[in-house]
Amino acid sequence: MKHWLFKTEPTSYSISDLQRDKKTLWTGIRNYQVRNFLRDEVKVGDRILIYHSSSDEIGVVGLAEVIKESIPDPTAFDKADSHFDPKSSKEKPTWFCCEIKFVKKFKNTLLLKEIKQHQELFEMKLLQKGSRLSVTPVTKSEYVYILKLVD
DNA sequence: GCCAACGTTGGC
DNA sequence: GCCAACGTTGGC
Repeated sequence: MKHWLFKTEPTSYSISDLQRDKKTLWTGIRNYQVRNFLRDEVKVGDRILIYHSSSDEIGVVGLAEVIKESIPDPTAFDKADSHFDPKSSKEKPTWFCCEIKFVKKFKNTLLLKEIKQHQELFEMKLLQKGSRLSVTPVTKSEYVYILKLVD
């Protein structure tokens, strides 16, 4: 089982939206590195830290779990969708997504500025200079440590 | 709103 | 294949 951090802007889709929906397709990824993660490495049962970016409270807000892996991203085939990509076909899809289910919303957001204060988390991909990927792998020890912090 | 750090595009 | 111009991300 792997662990991941998924970024989202809460104004477009928040942990509360996921809690309400119970599950959702994580679509709209248009970055090749992240595409490769979603196509090849994100597996059913993997645990996900949900992260709110560009908001009042920047940080990890809750947990989710992968329930379907490596799905061709349907928004790439939808002309009406802002993520439509004419180069992606159903026979040979360019973009992939996964389905995730809500697991937990933390009582308090683990703020980015708090994450930065823990030496155990210094190596997180999230904190690497220039790292802008909206899906990043998280090590098991980082994951366990974060869960301990939000207890 | 600013801007650093990328990623993508397209002319050559 | 190079690289300038442009677009995007995301913290501050």
